[in-house]
Amino acid sequence: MTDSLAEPDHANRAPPESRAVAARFAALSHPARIEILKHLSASNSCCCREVVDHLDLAQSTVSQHLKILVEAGLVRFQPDRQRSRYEVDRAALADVSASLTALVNSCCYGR
Amino acid sequence: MTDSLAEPDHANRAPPESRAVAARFAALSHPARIEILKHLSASNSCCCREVVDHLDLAQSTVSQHLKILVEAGLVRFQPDRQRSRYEVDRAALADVSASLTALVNSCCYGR
DNA sequence: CCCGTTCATCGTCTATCGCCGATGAACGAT
DNA sequence: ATCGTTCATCGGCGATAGACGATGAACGGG
Repeated sequence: MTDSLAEPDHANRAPPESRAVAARFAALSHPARIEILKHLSASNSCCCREVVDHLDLAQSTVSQHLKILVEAGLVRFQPDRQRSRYEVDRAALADVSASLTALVNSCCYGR
Repeated sequence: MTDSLAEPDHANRAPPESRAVAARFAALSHPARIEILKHLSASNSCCCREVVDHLDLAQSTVSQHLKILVEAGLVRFQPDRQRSRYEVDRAALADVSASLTALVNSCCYGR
């Protein structure tokens, strides 16, 4: 059941590429997740609890946001004893950035 | 009532900057809107009807997506007789791209 | 003057999001 | 063995997104 980021049925009419791009932007479309990414990149510890202290959201809520980021492929997850280590997947993030740059370029140069 | 892209109350706890970034990504987080942007950039006419023919969505649905893009500042709108002309705001799109690049850089270089 | 076309908006419906508290598993320490 | 901490998951709730059809305004052409 990897349906947390599943797309609505209506979206199936769009080309797969557009769906994939949109899905990654969706992961970035919430302020809390932007904050989480910034915090993860600035910190070394990266456990769930630390993020909870930083944002004031319930632990369960933060856990869900982290799950969304992991399933979008933007954050890597590794269980570490009773903690959970989360870290930014820089390559994946750069990849999203490249997708957007490509879109901008197609808009500017016609292809 | 410019509440089409209004943010939920819960999001008010995040810094304004993160909220602004997230809002623009939200406009890009739907496959149909990605398709619309690509189509607008490849075409000259850019009226609503043309987009309706390209995607198979109802005219009212397309109109809403266009409105969202306009309110996000990514597309410019100009009424032209009984038609509506829409065109990509390349500068705004480049700006979003720059925001994402900045985020990626902060993740890679620590600030 | 009447039609056909284009478009924005409204009302409605369903599905999903985002929040929370509660719960139980896993682990470390006492 | 027991307690405290960390975490993921579940269930529920309210709000929003996204789809549609219907409607009416604006315009052009016959």
